[in-house]
Amino acid sequence: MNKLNKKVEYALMALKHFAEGDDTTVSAKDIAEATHSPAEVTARVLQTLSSHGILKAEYGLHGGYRLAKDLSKVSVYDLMNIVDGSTDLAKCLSDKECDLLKNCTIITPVENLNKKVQDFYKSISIEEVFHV
Amino acid sequence: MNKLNKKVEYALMALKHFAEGDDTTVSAKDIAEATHSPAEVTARVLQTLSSHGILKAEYGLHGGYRLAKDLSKVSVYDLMNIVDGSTDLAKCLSDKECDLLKNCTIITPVENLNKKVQDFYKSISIEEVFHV
DNA sequence: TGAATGTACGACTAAAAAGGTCGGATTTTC
DNA sequence: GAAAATCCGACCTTTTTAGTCGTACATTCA
Repeated sequence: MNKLNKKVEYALMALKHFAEGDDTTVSAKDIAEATHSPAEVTARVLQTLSSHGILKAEYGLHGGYRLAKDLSKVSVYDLMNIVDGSTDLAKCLSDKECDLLKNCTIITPVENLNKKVQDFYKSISIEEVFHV
Repeated sequence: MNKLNKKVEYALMALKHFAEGDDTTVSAKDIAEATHSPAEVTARVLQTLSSHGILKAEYGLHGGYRLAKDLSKVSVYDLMNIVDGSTDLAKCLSDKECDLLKNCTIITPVENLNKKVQDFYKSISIEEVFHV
């Protein structure tokens, strides 16, 4: 429970690589090698980050990615949602499907806690995570 | 990712039941029925809560559980750790086993984020979750 | 123009975690 | 001693996660 998934970890490693390098384009393959991550998965994560404006993709022979957004403007909440799709504490909060239906006694408390957690994740930027 | 697991949900429902009732002992079976949760799993969760001092177990014919601790003194962090065993964001933080070993580029950032998250969960009491 | 390089996307398989069940032992009260 | 309840370990099923494969498309450059 409560674990980061691999895609988010790969995304963090990739972003760290970009943040620490000079502003040259880096291919998905190079990122995968530098971060010791599976190439295919890394490629997908980078594509997702690119489609959401965190990275900028450049085609062609010497193509690749580069940072497109200031990491102080990207929150942990943003990253999780972009890479993983959801940060909700329970499925019922997004899917509206719950086994308990009307019988659930804790929907309000869970919504309450969920909001607190999301606000918390929104308050932390990726830059802040890197610079301790 | 980032989902509460069922055991924690069952624990929350059980605690809510105790918090809202009068201070009589309630059997695991009754709790399971009241919360529409699987009896066996509920029984285990209650046992765990009992062994950690959140509930008090009473044996015998009319035995069961009752609250043993003020819920304003129990944090979400406590509950997650008691019921689920860990709140760490990554396995490597507790198990010391990591596929990347020395090659991990984000161990420090992850530790950093992990501490923030845990402090956050420590700052929220169960009572606070119930009373919006 | 076509070969090289890289992005983009869907389908599939394997591994891991979560959720739940079964059976039985122990403890206490009546 | 019987009944009611807590306690504990092992097992199975389902779901989620992680990773791979194959293929199509876009762009650059010789």
